[in-house]
Amino acid sequence: MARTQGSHSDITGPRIRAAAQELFARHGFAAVSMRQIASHVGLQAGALYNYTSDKQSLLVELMQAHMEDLLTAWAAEPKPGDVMGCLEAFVRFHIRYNLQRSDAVFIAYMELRNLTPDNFRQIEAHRRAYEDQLEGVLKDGVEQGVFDVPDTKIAALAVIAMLNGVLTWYRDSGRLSLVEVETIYWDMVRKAVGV
Amino acid sequence: MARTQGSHSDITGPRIRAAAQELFARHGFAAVSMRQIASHVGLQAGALYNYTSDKQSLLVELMQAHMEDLLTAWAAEPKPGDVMGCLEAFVRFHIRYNLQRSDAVFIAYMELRNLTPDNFRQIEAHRRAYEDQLEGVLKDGVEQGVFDVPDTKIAALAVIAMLNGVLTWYRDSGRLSLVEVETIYWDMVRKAVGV
DNA sequence: GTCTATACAAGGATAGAC
DNA sequence: GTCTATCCTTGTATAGAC
Repeated sequence: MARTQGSHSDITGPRIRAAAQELFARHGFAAVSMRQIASHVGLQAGALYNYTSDKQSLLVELMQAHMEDLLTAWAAEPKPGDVMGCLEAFVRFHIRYNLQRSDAVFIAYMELRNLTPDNFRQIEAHRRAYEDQLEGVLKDGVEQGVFDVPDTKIAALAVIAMLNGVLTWYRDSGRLSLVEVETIYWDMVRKAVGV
Repeated sequence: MARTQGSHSDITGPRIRAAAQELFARHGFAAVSMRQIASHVGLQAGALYNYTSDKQSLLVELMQAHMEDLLTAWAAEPKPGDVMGCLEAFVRFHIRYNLQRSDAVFIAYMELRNLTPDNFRQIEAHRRAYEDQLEGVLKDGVEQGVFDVPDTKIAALAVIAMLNGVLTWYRDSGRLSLVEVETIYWDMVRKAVGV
């Protein structure tokens, strides 16, 4: 007899988060029901509550995991000794990393308003920490006379916003390869903050 | 010409759209109920249906009106004869116009996925027409040797994405005036696409 | 751990009185 | 044009059987 019931806790949890991530990214947190998520995993809605206390937790856990992964990955990225090389590393890393996890990135940027105040502050702190990484590079470059920006904070936000725009149009099957895209954006960023 | 008792159709319609715009921008389309909108206007939910056939229509009408206003306003904007001046005009116009109508802009960018396919195509066409305005300027500049961008389409998208980023952090009460912000972004854009 | 069943609230939308 | 009342669906979350 087919085993329709039984213990699958070790794989069901990740599958639920994966389904939630995909659905939240595609339709938006508020537009996705617990029943939809359960259906994607082949469960009944009630079973989800063995893995999450509520829908909000599902969202915040996805966002938290994404932000922590992002910061960890950037920390592990090899960085050249010069600021120009660091900036290039950031640009290429950001595009590559975010395109590889577009669902998580979409959620992290679009669903902030669906977080409770406490959760919002937590995610916001992570986001700021990431922005600070880029701003640090810009500050160093300005000090060394390699970069010329009137306001490093705004420049950092502007660069990240520009890079995030890639998410809205890039397709794997498109006319440009990932590296070509990286290079085009790096060209613009380099000139935008250059002397 | 006597109105029927309690007739307010001439002002109620706009008030409903204004309330919907504010609520959709703040909480997201899917998270806002018809009862909430009605309550903001001082009506019962059922009364809304004298002004809109359904919730989706409310959304698409807001987005359509915004996109058409945006294109009309840019068309009416005075433009210098040189491409560099045109690009500056676009940057300053875009920042100024979008900050003045941040609710409408937020909705136009965040709620695309809540449109039915037909409505999506319609709004998407407007958005592309606006992007084409900027790309036209960039193309002219490249032809004249004033700008140097490897791909005018991507450059246009990158510039707009960068400028839209202002919406996420600008506050009227902040340390920078609108004109200062315009100038900072114009400086970066000018350099990013310059020779 | 998952199921079925269900409690209970909230949603979109309509009908008919005024 | 708006209200009240209501229909019907869908939503989150829980309880208890297996």
